[in-house]
Amino acid sequence: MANDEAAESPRGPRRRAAGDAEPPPRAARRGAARPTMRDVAAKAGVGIKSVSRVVNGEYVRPETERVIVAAIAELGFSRNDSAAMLRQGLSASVGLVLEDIAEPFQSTLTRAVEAVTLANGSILMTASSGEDPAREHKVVRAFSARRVDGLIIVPAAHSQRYLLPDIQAGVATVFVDRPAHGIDADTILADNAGGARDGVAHLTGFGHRRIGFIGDIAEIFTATERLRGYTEALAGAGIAADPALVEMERPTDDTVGAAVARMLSAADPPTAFFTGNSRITMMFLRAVRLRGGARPALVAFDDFELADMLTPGITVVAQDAASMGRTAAELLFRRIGGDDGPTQRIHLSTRFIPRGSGEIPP
Amino acid sequence: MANDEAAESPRGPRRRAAGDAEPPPRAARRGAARPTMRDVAAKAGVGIKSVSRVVNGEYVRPETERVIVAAIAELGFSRNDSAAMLRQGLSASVGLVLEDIAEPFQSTLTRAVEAVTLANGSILMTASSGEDPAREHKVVRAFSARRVDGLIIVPAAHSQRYLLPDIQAGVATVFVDRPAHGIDADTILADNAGGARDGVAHLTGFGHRRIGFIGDIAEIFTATERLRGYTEALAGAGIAADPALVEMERPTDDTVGAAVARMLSAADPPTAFFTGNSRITMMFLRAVRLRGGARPALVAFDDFELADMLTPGITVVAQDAASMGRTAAELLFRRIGGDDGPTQRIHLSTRFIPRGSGEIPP
DNA sequence: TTGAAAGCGGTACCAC
DNA sequence: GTGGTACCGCTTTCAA
Repeated sequence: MANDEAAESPRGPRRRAAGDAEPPPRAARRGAARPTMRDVAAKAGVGIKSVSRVVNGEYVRPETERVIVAAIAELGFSRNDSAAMLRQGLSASVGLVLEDIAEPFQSTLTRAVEAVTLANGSILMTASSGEDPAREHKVVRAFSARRVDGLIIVPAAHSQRYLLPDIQAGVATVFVDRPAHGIDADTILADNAGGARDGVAHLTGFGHRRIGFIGDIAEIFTATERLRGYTEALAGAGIAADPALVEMERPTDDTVGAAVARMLSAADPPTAFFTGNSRITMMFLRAVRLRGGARPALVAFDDFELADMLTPGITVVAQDAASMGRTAAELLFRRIGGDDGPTQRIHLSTRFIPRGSGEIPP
Repeated sequence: MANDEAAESPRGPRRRAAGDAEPPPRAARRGAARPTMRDVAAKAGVGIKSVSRVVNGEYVRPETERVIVAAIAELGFSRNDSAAMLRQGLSASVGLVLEDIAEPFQSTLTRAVEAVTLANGSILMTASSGEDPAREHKVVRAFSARRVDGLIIVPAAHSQRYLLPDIQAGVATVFVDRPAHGIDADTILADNAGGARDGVAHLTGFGHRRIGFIGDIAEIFTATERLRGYTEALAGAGIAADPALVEMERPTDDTVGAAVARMLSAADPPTAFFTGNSRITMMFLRAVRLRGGARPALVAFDDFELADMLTPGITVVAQDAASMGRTAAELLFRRIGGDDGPTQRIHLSTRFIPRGSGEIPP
């Protein structure tokens, strides 16, 4: 009965009670402060818990419900989920840390993760590390401080030990594309070595004996794995590896161009190339074009749009970014759901797609 | 003094006090419940507020600080930001709603938004609507319920009126790439009509009089605007528009292929084409390639990787996704910071890049 | 069925 | 300098 009158907010002035002078740095636009369950309860003349019940679809007397629903509509109330989750001790959100979300492989992976996340009723937070360990650490800390239920990470090349406390505290964590360093955790990887081996074997099968390899820096797991596949394929064909045919630098148009020029103008030039990822492939194509002359055979790791439209089409070892993202996210939610089975390391196979560039004879 | 002993958590059993039987659907892995400031305060034998001070870098006596820092380290405490933000009435997070994050234009835009967001100390949440209004509405509601400080939206084609309550409640909102329907809000757009006009004028300048236009469905703002530019350019060159040369369907390889075939096999076939976005351009290129024969001239809206590597290179009207994202995010944070100036509609100019395909004579 | 009160994990205000 | 206490907005417990 105490609530029959005083339909307006029963509380005293909220927010900024004192020193109302200058606008605060943030939250200045905050128009009429958002109505809360208390406001709704007051307006409806019921207890706050009944409002909560209605909002959560629990049972209340139909009549009471009517009044509350009306008050909710009138006030334009919408529950503050963050408050609810705080009380419940969960966040219904997961964080995704990539190296660069604008990179086709990773944005495709993101879409898949996003789909699974939303399907599980969670929200996805994303951040790019730019291959910078400090930045990775920083964004992971930010996610962790928000108490995300889980993390999916494309780790930069260094230790992920800083994650131990979080993992121990129950934050599900899955690594994608590259394994974590220094900790044991679920990991989804492409079959980098196998894919590269197949690709290079394809070239040796066509009779190539001198094959240039252009990869990324050795610190990057995938780069090293793909180099391993290359080396194994050569060994399998009884070809001695020649260090002069291997380039493992941070790729730029300049470094790739220089490497290509160096190899091709050597005494015993390669008749074919294997490029370590799509970014490198782009640079390689530009370099070869600029150079002119006959184009060497090429097999590239990573498929890319228009690979089939070039002349010749580019033969690739394709990895399935979407299924990598999906697999990672599904495993993550299984963990979040309570699956505490042994750590998994899942390898996704690659797909070899001949399109012409890899079928050029020596 | 009351706190000297009882160094362990002073509270009784937390969480799941009753019915401890089956694991809850979520939060099951939650190992040792995360330590709180209370735990730290207890262990350090100080008041909770002092812990808060240390965590927030405020001044406390060096000696006290030492003890607290030690306790924090020992317990592995990390502040629950969500709780802090709840109290402070803000969330330091913004939501980004796209149509498809895997699309190059949008993933590049995302990277820019992400960079600005992180620079402003906020977290970015992302979700794709898949061009589905219901889905868009749903994810926006989810973001809004989390009390994001702001929203950046690539709106699907329908009304965004549902956002009015949120905007009025102070959620900063910026639309990108397409304007919102039914509400007045900040909007960042490319100069779609102008860019298309320039592109088509380039073709008429080379003497083309029959130019095919392949766009997306008319419901999509950018599609209609680009068609407008096409029409204006024709008018400017004194060329009568021919409806038979305009295709505005939901693009698939089939529809685009059919349109191209239809136009090219007509009595008076086009000698040039203008394609409305990069996805369509890909389909167009595939269609023309399949068809064989001489390739008509082409100017495409949207730049794309390898456009310069095709033969001939593809002449494009490029829009700057990164600067669109940056501009949108910067405006958003200005709004969040309190800027309540009049609604802005910013047009970003496009850049015309001739590469060969647009310079083929009729 | 309903609601008062005690939390969730922090921060703000204000005495001590 | 430090700590008590009210409070952010919601859920949970439990008595009425």
